[in-house]
Amino acid sequence: MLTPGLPLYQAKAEFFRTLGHPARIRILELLSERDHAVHELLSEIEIEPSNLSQQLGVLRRAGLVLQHREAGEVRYAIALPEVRALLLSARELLSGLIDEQAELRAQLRS
Amino acid sequence: MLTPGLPLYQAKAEFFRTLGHPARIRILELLSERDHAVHELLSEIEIEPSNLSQQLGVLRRAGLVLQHREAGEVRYAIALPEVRALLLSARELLSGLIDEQAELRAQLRS
DNA sequence: CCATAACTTGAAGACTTCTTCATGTCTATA
DNA sequence: TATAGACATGAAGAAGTCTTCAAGTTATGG
Repeated sequence: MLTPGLPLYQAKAEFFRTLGHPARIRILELLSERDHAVHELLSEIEIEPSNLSQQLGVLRRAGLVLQHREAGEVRYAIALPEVRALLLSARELLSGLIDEQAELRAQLRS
Repeated sequence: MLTPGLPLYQAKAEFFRTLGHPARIRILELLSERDHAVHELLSEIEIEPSNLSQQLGVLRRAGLVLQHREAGEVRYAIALPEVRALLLSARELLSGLIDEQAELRAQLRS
């Protein structure tokens, strides 16, 4: 929700917690490729419809995605282009972590 | 901890949850400037010593920070340079969100 | 060797977040 | 205007996370 007047580091933490769910990550990744209707997301993500709605609600309230109705379906889109960059950043950090852990394991073996 | 064999989107979610705490964000921000001893972090962050230790433990187990003992104090350092880039990415997204919300509020007023 | 400073740890209760269920809304179409 | 399809919502129990407390390490100085 990005409550105004909050210290920045607290807003950041809140924001990261919003990303801290596997379904929400998948939603954002799918949406950063292109817009999707809810039933399209549903066929890509293994999750119950009501659960998907809940997670979409979290992303919507956080201001990360936008919803609109079109031809009898509800479509979702990324609200900000920066989301893509952030997910990329995260991917790079993750592979850094994996390398680091591989090194640690190698050191343990030797 | 970055459990191996986990789907990538789940590892990502886990990773973002690790960042989803105000104290942990502050720790990473301070450490991405320079190494700090625990008592130095303690004087910058308003938090109980045992709580700080807990949060440092979370970051350590996630492989984001490194610990070492030196001259009677315990010092922490960022484990990966990518952390800095990610925090920057997050900052930009956050300011994008703030702008977006300001626009929404402006539209509501008019 | 004892005391102290600097940290860490495990455990427990308070608090949040998740998932699911039942129900509700909205829209197109027969 | 009834019906069905496509989503959303509120509530509730289960599961996870936070903070703090008491107790434990580890090294250093007296």
